[in-house]
Amino acid sequence: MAMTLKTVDEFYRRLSERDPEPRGELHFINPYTLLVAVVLSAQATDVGVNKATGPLFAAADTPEKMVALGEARLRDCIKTIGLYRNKAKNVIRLSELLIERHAGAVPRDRDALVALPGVGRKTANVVLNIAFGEPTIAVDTHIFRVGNRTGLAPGKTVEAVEDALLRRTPDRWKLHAHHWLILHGRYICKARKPDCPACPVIDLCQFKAKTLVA
DNA sequence: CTCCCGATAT
DNA sequence: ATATCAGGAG
Repeated sequence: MAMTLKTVDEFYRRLSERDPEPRGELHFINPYTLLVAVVLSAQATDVGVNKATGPLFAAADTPEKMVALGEARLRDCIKTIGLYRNKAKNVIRLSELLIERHAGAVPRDRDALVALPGVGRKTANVVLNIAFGEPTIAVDTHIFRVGNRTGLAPGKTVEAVEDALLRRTPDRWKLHAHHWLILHGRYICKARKPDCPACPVIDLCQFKAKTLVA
């Protein structure tokens, strides 16, 4: 059940009031390290990724340096992150391709980004939003849950939720919608134990309505 | 759909 | 013990 568009607007207005300039929590120092950090963050926590990327980016903050570092040493740097074998392989190959195809720069182009190994639509949307200021909404596990649970943007697939979000989010909220939703999902509308008593949009949410009656 | 996978919270 | 974490590829 989708909430009304008027309620959607109020939903964003409340989150924006609490956090006017929301920011992500992955550490990075340029578009390239942002891209790498997001690739590494698949099925892992930001805290865990940051722990590994601190030393890693000190050693390699460009594709050229990453290739020079090599897959074996990269793997050692990210061993504490899940899925580290695939990620190490992808980051090295991705870095080589950035040098070959884009003069070592991160392309401002969704198709070019998605063509890189380890980069899907979600990661491409994050880079386009954060590095280039485009009003994309990257649907990750948190946003998928928040969209469905609250009724803000219901959908059975991440594509459907992204579509619903882009259609239902007023233009004035689009640039920061991604961060408001992910932070809301991470700290309030959590997967296992949602903190409904602390929720600023509880009266707008269909999920709490159900649990109150139940 | 399954596989990749360690750290953390519950 | 197990669900979950800024997913993507085969």
